[in-house]
Amino acid sequence: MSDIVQKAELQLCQAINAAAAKAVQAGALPALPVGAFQLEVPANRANGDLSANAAMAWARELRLPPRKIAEAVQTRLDLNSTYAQRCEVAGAGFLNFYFNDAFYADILMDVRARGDDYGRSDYGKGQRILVEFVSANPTGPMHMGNARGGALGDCLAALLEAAGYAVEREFYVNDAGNQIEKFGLSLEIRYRQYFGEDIELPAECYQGADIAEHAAAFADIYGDALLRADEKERRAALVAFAMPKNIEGMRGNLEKYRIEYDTWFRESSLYANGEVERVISLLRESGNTYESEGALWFKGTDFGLEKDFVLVRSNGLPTYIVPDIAYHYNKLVTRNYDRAVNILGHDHHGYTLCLKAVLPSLGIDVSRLDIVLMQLVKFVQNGEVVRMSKRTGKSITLEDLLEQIPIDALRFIFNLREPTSQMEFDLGLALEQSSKNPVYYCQYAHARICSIFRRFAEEGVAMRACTREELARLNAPEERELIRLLASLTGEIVTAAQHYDPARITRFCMELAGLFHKFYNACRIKGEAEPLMQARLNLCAAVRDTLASLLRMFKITVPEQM
RNA sequence: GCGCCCAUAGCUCAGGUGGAUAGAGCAACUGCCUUCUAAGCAGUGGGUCCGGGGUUCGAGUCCCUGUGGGCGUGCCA
Repeated sequence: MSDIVQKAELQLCQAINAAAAKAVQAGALPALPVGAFQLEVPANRANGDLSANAAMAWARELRLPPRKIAEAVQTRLDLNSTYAQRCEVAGAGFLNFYFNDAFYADILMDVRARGDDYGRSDYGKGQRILVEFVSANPTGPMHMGNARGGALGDCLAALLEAAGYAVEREFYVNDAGNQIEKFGLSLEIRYRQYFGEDIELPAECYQGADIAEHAAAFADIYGDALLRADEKERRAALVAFAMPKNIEGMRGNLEKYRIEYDTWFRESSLYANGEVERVISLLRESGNTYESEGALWFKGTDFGLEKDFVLVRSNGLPTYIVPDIAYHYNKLVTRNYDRAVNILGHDHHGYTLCLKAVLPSLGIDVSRLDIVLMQLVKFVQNGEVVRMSKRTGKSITLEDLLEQIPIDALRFIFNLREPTSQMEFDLGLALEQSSKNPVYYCQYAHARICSIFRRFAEEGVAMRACTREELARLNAPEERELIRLLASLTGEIVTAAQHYDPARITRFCMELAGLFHKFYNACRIKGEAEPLMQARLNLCAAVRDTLASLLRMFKITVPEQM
């Protein structure tokens, strides 16, 4: 919470409790109430700036009508050392408080004093969080379905940092297991086809053109020597050739998307360092596994799952979930992050239940793993749903998307809705009507403010610091609303972090820009008396800097001119 | 069949641990630029919060139930 807002709420709670105590002494209340109550911002401004439901909360306990309790408290309130100028009893028994001038002035001074730091807090107390996102398979180019996860994961990481966590970003590279076998097989067949062999590419193989391109590139460099090599060796050589190119390609695309990872974690390293074997033996030791039909099963039903599931197949190979278990063991035990946050498509929810069911058997507290199940995006163009199929290779790649649509717009739009809500992305709209994009609305507000300062600079007028009394002159409704919104930022960042929901911040930006535009149309700056003009310039600077720091936090550009 | 998520204005969506007259953006219509950026602002119209029960001072929000969508439910990942 912002220091000022927090202080204001604390003061009012104390004032209410003190008034209640006085009411008891005076015999207006039968006993000192102990029930908890809340202070909240009313939906309707006519009901004050902060509203307390104490009287309703105490009604049952005191066996009195809420309204009567409210009046007993209200008449005994001492607001002298608070940020409230008055309190009214309204509705069913709400105590509605109205902020005084000092509140508005102090908020603005706080915003100006803290600059880019405003809104940030130490709520997370430096806890170490590992945010894993995208983690696309290195068997081909990323498709546009990865776009939401990228924007969400990166902005969520930034949000958690702003809320005081020590965050690292990680990409999990699935460079082992079955899909790599399939990748090798696909490359091999394309390679043999390249030299004229008449063989079909099986349906279960990767059908994309990129596979054939890799095979051809390999052949152009190394020739047909591999045709005579052992099958296993041939596939390994092709994978060793193609996969690093794919990984570099992903890294490059993600950089264009302004995403940089602290770590690219290899699945293969879990086999190499023995952690895959280690978790299997730990799970055996836990007593929560059994053998059946030659396979090793985990007793999922003992942990609330519908059915048991296989850990090690009868052919001796672990299923996909085992390296993932090892990976989370690595995150939470080996590397000992306080918390792991994964962004996954909602179609993985069955898998996440399995993963969470297993962790306690490794001595890991499940609450340390949070999985954000993001709904998949439905891409629409010309009124038709654009299908994404990696197998047929006909999907739009992430690279195409990044080239067609401005990065600012992508990063903003994908964070406009909460992760769990299904969203529709109209490609045509994003392309043709990009000027109507909400991100421009925010950027425009910033550019507008910069323009104001440029004009003043041309006339030799510079902004100066204002006194509390001068800032208190900002009492137009539009000004007060703007300042109240600024006041709520710190709390909003904490709430957004708690919900893993960066959309709260993009919407905050929209609201801040909107309130600024309203202020701009309602209030003049130039031509006003010097103190008021300066106070308004301070307000403009506060909005400008807050908008800029939030957009920068999400790695969205902040133009000074549009 | 079973499990998870969802249903709010014509469209896309907000509505922290239950609070006062349910909001915003698009779209439609009407106004506002000789004065700080009109990528803006002001205003108008627009609702059975999917249906039905229940919990209580009070339900879009919580519980049950029905309907309609999305997804999952492989010794695939």
